[in-house]
Amino acid sequence: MDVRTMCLGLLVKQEATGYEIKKAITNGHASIFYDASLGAIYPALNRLTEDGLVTCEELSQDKRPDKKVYRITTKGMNTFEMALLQPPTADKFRSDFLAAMFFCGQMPESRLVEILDEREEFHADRLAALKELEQESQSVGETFLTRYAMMYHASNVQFLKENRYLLEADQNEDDNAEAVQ
Amino acid sequence: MDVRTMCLGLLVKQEATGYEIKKAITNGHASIFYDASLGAIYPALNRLTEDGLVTCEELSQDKRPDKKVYRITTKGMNTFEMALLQPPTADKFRSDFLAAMFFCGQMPESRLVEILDEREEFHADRLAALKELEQESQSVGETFLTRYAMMYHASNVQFLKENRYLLEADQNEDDNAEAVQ
DNA sequence: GCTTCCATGTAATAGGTTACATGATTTG
DNA sequence: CAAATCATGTAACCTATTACATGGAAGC
Repeated sequence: MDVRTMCLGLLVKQEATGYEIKKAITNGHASIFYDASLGAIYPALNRLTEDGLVTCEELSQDKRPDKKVYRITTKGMNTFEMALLQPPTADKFRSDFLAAMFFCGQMPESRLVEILDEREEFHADRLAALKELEQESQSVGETFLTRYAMMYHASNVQFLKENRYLLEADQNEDDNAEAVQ
Repeated sequence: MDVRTMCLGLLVKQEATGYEIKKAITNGHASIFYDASLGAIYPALNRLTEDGLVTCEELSQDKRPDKKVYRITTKGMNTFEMALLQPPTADKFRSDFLAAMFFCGQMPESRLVEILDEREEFHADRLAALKELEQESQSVGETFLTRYAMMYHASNVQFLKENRYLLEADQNEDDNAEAVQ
């Protein structure tokens, strides 16, 4: 899903400015499966306006910069619904942490322990934050996403507690001859 | 982690051709947290050769196209170890599936059920495939990654079984007024 | 007084994918 | 006989990030 489609989806729920869309993506429930910068969002909204999928109203405010409120059009609604009917593409997941664990033989054990500690703490912190926000969900989609995120962080914490010994224990044991092919 | 660093890391373990590196990434344990196309790998290897981080030996084969075997240099080893000492960047996760669940209000229920069924099947299939490959791991890193992947798919299957009712049940109940901000 | 929030936009850059180009050999 | 495997490489394209550009107001 590209930025344009994401913006369209959020505008189905409520009109918003580019700045608000950025906040909704980064701080909201969508942050689990998506992120985008303002440098991507603003051009996307201009493009959507050109294509007639959204309308744009410029508003002057006092003591605040001018802003542009975007609203989805009927054409935009149809386009978004069409997009949702397409088969979802495969997830894309990139993790430097898992890469580091994969290549742990090339890392000093002290560094390894440090990374594992930080990772455990990271997931635990996220889980705690989500528990407080759990009640705030206002749609089934949001509830589902919040629970998914909680499950994700919880299972990561548990996995690390149960399996980090694998990497920490016999670190310098053996590195020879893993087949690349 | 970019393609160059990934290639370097795999070459630490064993010499390989570009084609073999592609297979190692796509079919191997790294596929969980990384992917790259040949169109990215070949230029990356040329660049690594230019920079003296790997050496390249051209070999003619009969009944097979010529190939280039890459081996990591001391400079390459050092560079890779330096890279691993950098703090790992945050994971990047993109999921059209989760996006579709987030926007489930804009989808017909029949389509929703279809997507959920496919997703459950996908994770179950992956889990089954991993169980067969579990014994093949030849390093602690590979074992850790295999177990991580199994945990990931297993917890997804369980989550879907336990929580899909949220989306399927009161689908048309209420869509109003979720705050974007 | 410094940082963050509000608010938009452009340009340079990075980092990739997909398609094109080529072609023998093996497997189903 | 068609498809997949082996094997490399380039060019066009896409999509997004980061940095730059601007500037007042509110919070700490």
